[in-house]
Amino acid sequence: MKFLRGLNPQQRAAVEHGAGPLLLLAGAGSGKTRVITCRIAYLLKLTEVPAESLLAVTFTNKAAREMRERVLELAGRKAATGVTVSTFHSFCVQVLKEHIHRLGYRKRFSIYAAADQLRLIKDLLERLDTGGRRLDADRIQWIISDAKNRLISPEQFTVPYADEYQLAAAELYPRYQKALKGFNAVDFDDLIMLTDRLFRECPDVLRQYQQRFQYLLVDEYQDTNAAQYGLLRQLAAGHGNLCVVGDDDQSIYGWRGADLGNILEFERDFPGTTVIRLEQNYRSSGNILNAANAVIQKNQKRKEKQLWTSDGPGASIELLACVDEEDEAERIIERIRLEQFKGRSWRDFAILYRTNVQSRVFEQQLRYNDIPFVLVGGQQFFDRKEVKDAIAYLKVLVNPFDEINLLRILNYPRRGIGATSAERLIQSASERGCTLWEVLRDPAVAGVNDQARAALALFVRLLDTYRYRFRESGDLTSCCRELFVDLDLEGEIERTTNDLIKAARRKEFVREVISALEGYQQREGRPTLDGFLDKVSLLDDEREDAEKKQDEHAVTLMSLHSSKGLEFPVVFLVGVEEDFLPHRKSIDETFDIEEERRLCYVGITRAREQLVLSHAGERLKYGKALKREPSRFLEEIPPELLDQLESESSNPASEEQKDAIAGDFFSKMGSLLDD
DNA sequence: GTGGGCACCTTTTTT
DNA sequence: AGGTGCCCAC
Repeated sequence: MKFLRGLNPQQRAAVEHGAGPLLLLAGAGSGKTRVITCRIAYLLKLTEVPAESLLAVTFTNKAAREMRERVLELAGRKAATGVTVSTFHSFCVQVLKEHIHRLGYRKRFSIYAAADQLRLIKDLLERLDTGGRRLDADRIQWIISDAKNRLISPEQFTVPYADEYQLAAAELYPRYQKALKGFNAVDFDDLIMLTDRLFRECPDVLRQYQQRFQYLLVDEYQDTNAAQYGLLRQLAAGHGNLCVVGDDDQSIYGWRGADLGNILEFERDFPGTTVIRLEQNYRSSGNILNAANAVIQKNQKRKEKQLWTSDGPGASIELLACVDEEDEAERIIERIRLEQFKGRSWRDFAILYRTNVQSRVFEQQLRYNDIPFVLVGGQQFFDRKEVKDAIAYLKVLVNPFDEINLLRILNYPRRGIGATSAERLIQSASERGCTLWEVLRDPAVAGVNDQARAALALFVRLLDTYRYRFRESGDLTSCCRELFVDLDLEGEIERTTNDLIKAARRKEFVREVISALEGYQQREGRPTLDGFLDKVSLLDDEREDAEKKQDEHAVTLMSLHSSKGLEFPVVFLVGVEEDFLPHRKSIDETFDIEEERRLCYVGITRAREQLVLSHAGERLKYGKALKREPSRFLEEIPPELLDQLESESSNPASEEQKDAIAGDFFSKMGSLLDD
């Protein structure tokens, strides 16, 4: 078989491992994706395993998409089409879509992302007596999410320590969960927790999935949390054909409940586990690998691994000491231009950063220089107000019980149903013990004024009309376009945006919702509005232009977290400074320096041929310039691997540098004078 | 019910 | 710096 060629003995053993639990400890760049995909191809081609019985689970959509593509490539479209490659969340959506009524929900539920959750928690918080204290809804949300990730139900939730937030969360969690159910909505963490519960409570459903999926594969196993673990354990119970792949050195989701214990105790949980270690690195040149090793070795809590490469040392690692973020962006883009001129393609470059805000300067500079780029992750598109408003209409059309989104569109665009009327309607619903939607259909009793009543009648009729149209017409996109025209969304944007350029951009975002739907409709065999919304909610970004850009060869911009699992010939790891990497957490009681170091390690090991690290001496924060220190991790890299490029050595006579030096001088003077 | 003005707070990472 | 939320005047 051609796909077995060129595998090293460990890889080959992993690929050819038959039934039974398998733990694959795969170092960075050890070809683990290749092993997983080969293994799937092997199972399909050389054993009797039918494609339909294979389930591969990843964490990100991007990883899932790439794995799917590679499996199709290796095993061929015909053999591999039936294989399920999915993220935890989208897998759970599929399961819940089918069976959620067993848990007392209706079909066609809404999925609440962070913003919707937060809105709901804020509403509930307002009704909670906090003794005059103003509590931060974000923190409550976080506590609830954390509980769900650990499979703690509202009934089981106990206050671990008497903290006002813990107490408030204990109060709100049950209410929150009840409200969600009333709205026929689930949040992100519910997707996993409810699926786990479904399996627990409905053995017949579980059995159905156990029988269907005879072979399970999990990528990035070190990042699974208790809920995901519970799910897997149930699915694999019986046949035990569970292959997990992970690397403790790349565990970077501790803050999200990821439990390293899952990987460390796998052998105990699944007796008879075969353990295979992949330690040969095929990705990075020697210098890069040595730097990565040197850094990660400083961690105490890790399984010792000896990554090695048969490659030469390669280029040295460059370290750019920059003046500020502008300088950093300029110099890196200059560097990219040069390399591209020398024959690299735009898509060979990745700019990686710790926090998403850091992308902005790079975006601006890249745009200014007409360099194509893709911004991966972040949620800027679906987080935009205009987009959320437009999507809210679609969500309500699918699920009218979705109160959060119903309230969102009730007076958007302005139709004279203000806060007072909305409050009365909610009041009326709770008095009558029915849903808001039912009250809207009969507003006479709600005691709203005539103007609002007339507007409501029109609003309800509009929704009814379009619900019918979306259902009857085969063309979702035209329906959507007509809906937005009827609503005059663009007119509303024009009326409420003073800045013409901003208005144009906002209108463009609304149009992009339509093109997203269009793209979905063209791709999908049987497109439905709720299918589209699922994709949107899971951030399964189907936007065409993003994909086009990738085909077009674009520079990639993304956070370190999103970069995990990927590789690029040239990596720029930017903002390698104290307070960024390691990041200074707002409340640093749980400051986990080792996780930060792993993050740094992940960044370094993304690079194949060239790694450029950069830091700035000064950075704008909240509109003020702030002094910055190089990261402690930089000192952990052996200096002989580094090529330090201070201002003078990169391009001696440039005007910029004089400015930079002068800028540095003045800022130093400034800080002296401040004192 | 709407809109302007002002104080405030922000920044971790993701599905 | 920029967005959010609150207060007050229309």
